[in-house]
Amino acid sequence: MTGLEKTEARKCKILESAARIFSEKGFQDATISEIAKAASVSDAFVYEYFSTKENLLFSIPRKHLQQLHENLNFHLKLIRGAVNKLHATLYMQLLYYSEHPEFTAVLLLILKHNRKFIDTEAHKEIRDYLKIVDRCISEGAESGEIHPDIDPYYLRATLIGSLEHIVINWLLRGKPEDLMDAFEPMFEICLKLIQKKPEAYSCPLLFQKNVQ
Amino acid sequence: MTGLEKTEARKCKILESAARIFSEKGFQDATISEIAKAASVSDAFVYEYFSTKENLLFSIPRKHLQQLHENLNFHLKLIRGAVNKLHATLYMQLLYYSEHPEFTAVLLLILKHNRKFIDTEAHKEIRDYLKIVDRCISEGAESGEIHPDIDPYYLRATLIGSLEHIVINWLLRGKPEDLMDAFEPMFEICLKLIQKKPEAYSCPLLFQKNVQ
Amino acid sequence: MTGLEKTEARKCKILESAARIFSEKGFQDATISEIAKAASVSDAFVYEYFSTKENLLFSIPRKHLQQLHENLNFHLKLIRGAVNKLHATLYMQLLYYSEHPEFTAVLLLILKHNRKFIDTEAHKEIRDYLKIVDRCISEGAESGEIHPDIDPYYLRATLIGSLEHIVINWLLRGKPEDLMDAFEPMFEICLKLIQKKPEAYSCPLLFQKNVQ
Amino acid sequence: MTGLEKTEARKCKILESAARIFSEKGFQDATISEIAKAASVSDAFVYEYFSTKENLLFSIPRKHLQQLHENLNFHLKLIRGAVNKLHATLYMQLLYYSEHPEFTAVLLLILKHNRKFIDTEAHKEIRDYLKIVDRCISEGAESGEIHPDIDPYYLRATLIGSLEHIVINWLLRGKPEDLMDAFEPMFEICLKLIQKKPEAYSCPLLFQKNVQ
DNA sequence: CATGAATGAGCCTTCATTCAT
DNA sequence: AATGAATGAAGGCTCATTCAT
Repeated sequence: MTGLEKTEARKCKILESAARIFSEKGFQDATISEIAKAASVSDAFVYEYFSTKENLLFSIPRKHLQQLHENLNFHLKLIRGAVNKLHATLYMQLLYYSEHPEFTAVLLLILKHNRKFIDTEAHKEIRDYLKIVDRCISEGAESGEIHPDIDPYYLRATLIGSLEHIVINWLLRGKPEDLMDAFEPMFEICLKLIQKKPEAYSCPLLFQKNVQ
Repeated sequence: MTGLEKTEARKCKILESAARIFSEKGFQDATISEIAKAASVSDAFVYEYFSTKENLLFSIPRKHLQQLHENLNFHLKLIRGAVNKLHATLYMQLLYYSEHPEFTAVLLLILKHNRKFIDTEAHKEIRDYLKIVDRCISEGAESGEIHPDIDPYYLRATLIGSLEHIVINWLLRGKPEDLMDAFEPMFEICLKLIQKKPEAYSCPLLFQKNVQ
Repeated sequence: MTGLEKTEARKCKILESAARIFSEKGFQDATISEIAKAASVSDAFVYEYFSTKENLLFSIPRKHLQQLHENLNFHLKLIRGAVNKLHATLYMQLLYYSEHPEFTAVLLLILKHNRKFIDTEAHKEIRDYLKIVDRCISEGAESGEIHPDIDPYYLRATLIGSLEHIVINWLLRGKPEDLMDAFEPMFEICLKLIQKKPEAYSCPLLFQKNVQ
Repeated sequence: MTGLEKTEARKCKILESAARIFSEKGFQDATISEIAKAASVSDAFVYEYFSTKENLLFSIPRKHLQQLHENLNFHLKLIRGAVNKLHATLYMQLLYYSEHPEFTAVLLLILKHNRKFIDTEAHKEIRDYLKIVDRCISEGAESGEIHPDIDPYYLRATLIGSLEHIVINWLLRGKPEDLMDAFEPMFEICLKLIQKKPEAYSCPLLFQKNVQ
């Protein structure tokens, strides 16, 4: 491992430790010392990469958002149909959340309600990510898969809002035990929003169980 | 004004000041001194009623939830039809939020994501409040207004999740300027979830624009 | 002792402890903890009266300058003759320094060379104090006691500069052991500056511009 | 440029950067990193030549004092008369200060009031430098140019004290804009101290304007 | 010779909380 | 009942300094 790689690995470890400890204790109750110790570095070393404690917090999402973004861009190319794309998008998002509960807790329990975070570069990346959902919706509206009367802004709000609501319940109350169990019933409800008419499905949804 | 009333008024004033200041600065950045000064009482007096700063925070929702609860109980008796009741419930909730933005910010930006708050009596009141929604849903399912295939738990998650998502956007980003503008488009989407079939409406929705 | 008096006494004690410790260790090497301990108060109590460590430092001179100022104003009324007043002024200043070596060290070793201190209210008081010297000089020039050709600004600079030079030597090198021993020889030299002694001039000074 | 010369040049550059930054920010607020960066060397390299930050500070005067010393020794040989020598000495000192304001600020605002500096080799060089003034004074006393009643120690204190007082005012308050403007009025005052009798001048002052 | 990387040590400052009055 | 006074406890952050390479 070269010096650069080692350095990068340590930076990454700090971010992981920070995510874990922030997710457990919240921002204020977590201490830099604790995070540094968990990452096996000195307190001062944390400040080599992150100018302040808050900056450390705000730096947690970047890598995750990039990864999620890349995954999505890759898979969406393979999928045809707006609803299918929407399905895949939400599925991957939920899957990513379920596989990274600490990042998810930081994102949904701490960052999303932080007034300063909104003005951050990291928040811009979140908004960019949401544009993927927007594109699916507008594509669906154009193709006729999604009923054109539905206001796309509020449709997105409903999709994201309900998904996050479920994830937050999972984080805080442990229900459902396996987050992915929530996907199907949730998306089924979303489908009712989207579907123009039941008989209109030109291509069956992947997750539909009984299509005839 | 009796001594008791005066005392009660001061307690109330502390809670209002706390709500305002917590909503502006967040829990950690707000100080007891600041809240006490805003309520025109001494720091020490705050501790007469609230054992800790956190207890003060957790005490904010009670009065609001009771009021909202009472309002709802009163109005729901006058309304017939599960969907109408649901409509009224969500409308009143949104109205209450829009009229009490400071309480709303405390509730949705601070309390709802606080792990300790969940074990609180105040949180139980929130869950009780949600039972009203649940009852509407089950009533609708039984009466046939709501499609029986819809999972009631996820339906509620979608309704509450999307509503709160919109409210949080309003709090953090000021969109829409008037929160109530969001109600109709949001509920219209919810209706699509609920409606069994358009022709099935035995009794028309109060707010449906084009009923034939 | 009333509460107010006790409070004032503690504030005073903090200032004395600060003067002592700052004078021994310098500003940066002194710690608030040390000063608080020396004054038998908690660290936090120091901040009740002094917003920052620097503010504490800058607050040290006030009381001393007021006292010196009052003393001077009182005595100068009793004294006639500009040179006598000048003598008294410098004598009292030196005496005050010799009796308050810790304040003197703070003033002459720390504050006088601090760029921020110059913009302070306390520094204004120092300048006010110097005006007393200026008034003596101008009075002497008018009355004829002081040779009118002498530039008053540079005369003051010489008087104050030499006095402070001696005091600093006393502070840093302990010479002379008793600071007041320095007064007479120093003032004798100053007298040579001041004295017109018209009759003594057997021949005019080279630099005198207008003789006779 | 040989390796040695290059090394020496870098050392010199560090000292210059240190003088500049110490003079601007004071000792404590300046950082080694900042100085190293200004000198285009690494932090660690500073420690090749200067064992500690304080040692770096104390190393600043050496070169300057040597240069001033050499200049003086060279010129004083050419000058006859104790008062003329004194004049030249003070003039050159002030000139050097005016041409090296950063060094001057370090010397007069930081070092001269530092208790540790007194025990330094560098401080010894300052005292050696002052011996030149002492020699001028004793020469003047012997030759009769300076009144023998004047205490030489306090005469020197007055000369140096007033000169430094003026320089410090120039550094801190920018008055006078051109430091050398202060020389003539200041020295004129000093002459009044020194002159035994006008007719005693065996040799005329260099800068006498109108001698007859 | 030169330095990038790493850190130990320590201080100012803040406040929630207490308690004598 | 009400509070002014007082503080214990804690944490973010900074750098001078070191050392492996």
